[in-house]
Amino acid sequence: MYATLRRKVLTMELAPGAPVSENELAAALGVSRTPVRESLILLAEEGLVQVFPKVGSFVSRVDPVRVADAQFIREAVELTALDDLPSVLDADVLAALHANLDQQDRAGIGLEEFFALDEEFHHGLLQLSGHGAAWATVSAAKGHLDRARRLGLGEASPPAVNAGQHRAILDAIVGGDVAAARAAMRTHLRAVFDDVERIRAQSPSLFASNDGSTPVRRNVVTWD
Amino acid sequence: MYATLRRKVLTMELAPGAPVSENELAAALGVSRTPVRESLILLAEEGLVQVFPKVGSFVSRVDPVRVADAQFIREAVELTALDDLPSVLDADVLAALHANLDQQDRAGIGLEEFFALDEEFHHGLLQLSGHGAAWATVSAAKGHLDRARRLGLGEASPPAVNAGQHRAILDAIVGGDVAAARAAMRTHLRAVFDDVERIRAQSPSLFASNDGSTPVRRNVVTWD
DNA sequence: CGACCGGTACTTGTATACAAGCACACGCAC
DNA sequence: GTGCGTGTGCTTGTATACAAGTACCGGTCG
Repeated sequence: MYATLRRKVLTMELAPGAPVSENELAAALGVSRTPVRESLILLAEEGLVQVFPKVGSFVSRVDPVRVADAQFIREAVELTALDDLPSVLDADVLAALHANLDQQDRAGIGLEEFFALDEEFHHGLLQLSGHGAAWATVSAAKGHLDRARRLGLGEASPPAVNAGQHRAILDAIVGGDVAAARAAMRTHLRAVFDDVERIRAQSPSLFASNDGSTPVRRNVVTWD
Repeated sequence: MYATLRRKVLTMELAPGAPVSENELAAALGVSRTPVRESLILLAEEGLVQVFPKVGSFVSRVDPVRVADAQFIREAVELTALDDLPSVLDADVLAALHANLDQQDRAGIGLEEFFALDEEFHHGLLQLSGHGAAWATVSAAKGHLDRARRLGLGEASPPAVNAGQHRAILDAIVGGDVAAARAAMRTHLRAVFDDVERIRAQSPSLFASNDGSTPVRRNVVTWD
């Protein structure tokens, strides 16, 4: 239930700014308001939707501030994790990472498929350092970032480029060069972040306005 | 509602392992099951309670793995933030931090009062680097850590020691010595973490058992 | 005496009904 | 034409009723 809604938001099936009525969703999904409402609460917790009491719930616009925050947290965690790499890497995780990269290199890979592999790859990297459990926190904070990435990917940073950066990171890790791994990771993470402003200029309606004005009902994003 | 329950869990008023029945809480707090249930869902999200469908909800035992994770995330975020300190610090935030430290130094400060000041201090440090919004994520991941701290504080790491470490951090920051600030911060954060194992030996029933056995109803922690 | 089987009392999960409140549209007065 | 007041329809928040399932207790049988 929650996973379904989260996916709809992350894949932009529910556009930023769009109203998400509990009644409407409940009817559409064939369940009661209760589970829908509980899912919405969770989504609100990670900032993907905004709930205005007695007014309505809306899909959050992509907030550059939150994107920057997610970026910072992710960078901090993933870079710091590299410092904790053990001298001998876990063979199973390593094999999974290499298999993952091979799949990323496959021609004609879909966008959503690539995203799933990307998630798995970064999670695996954290596992290599023994901090796999921290991925949950990173993942939760990463919602806004992911939406921005989906807007940017396929244009400035096609999957092939990302796959290449992934391989550079893993190669540096396997080679034992932590400094190189950190540099590659930083380059990779920043590449995503640098696209946000460009996207913002392209589709400003998807982003939060500068002032903190409360959204009104008519203020709906239509996929023009 | 959620804040009330969270406080009860963090202050150990609701002991780890204790059952938290929705009906019972609703009756005790004079509200319906619905708001209690929604609060419990949020608490479960941050790992403070565990919900076993059709069985019951229980306050999570302190999980050393999760404590270590929270520690790692916190260390990663707060140390990395120090690298982003601007050349000129925000005067207002700085003043608030100094005022905070003065309050920490007050004699006869209560434990809960100190905790609130500690939260405020670390949040302020993040604001100094322009990453104040990241505190929400750190705070959410920090639940397990906080419970462990409450167990340890007043014994091995009395408030006075922590206050001193806080001052060392801020002094290094004001002095522009990022390396010293990092060192002081690391010392401070590690001091908390190093106590966990000792506490565990002292009150093992408050911690998660090694095996992942599902708790049964009779398995209740009584404050012996 | 020990093992097994069923009833009971509790749990959470879901659906529904009611309460309270805000935004918008319509109509009226100026 | 313009501004204001009121009614209506929607929203979320809360309370309650029902459904489904599990653990425990006690009786019964071997």
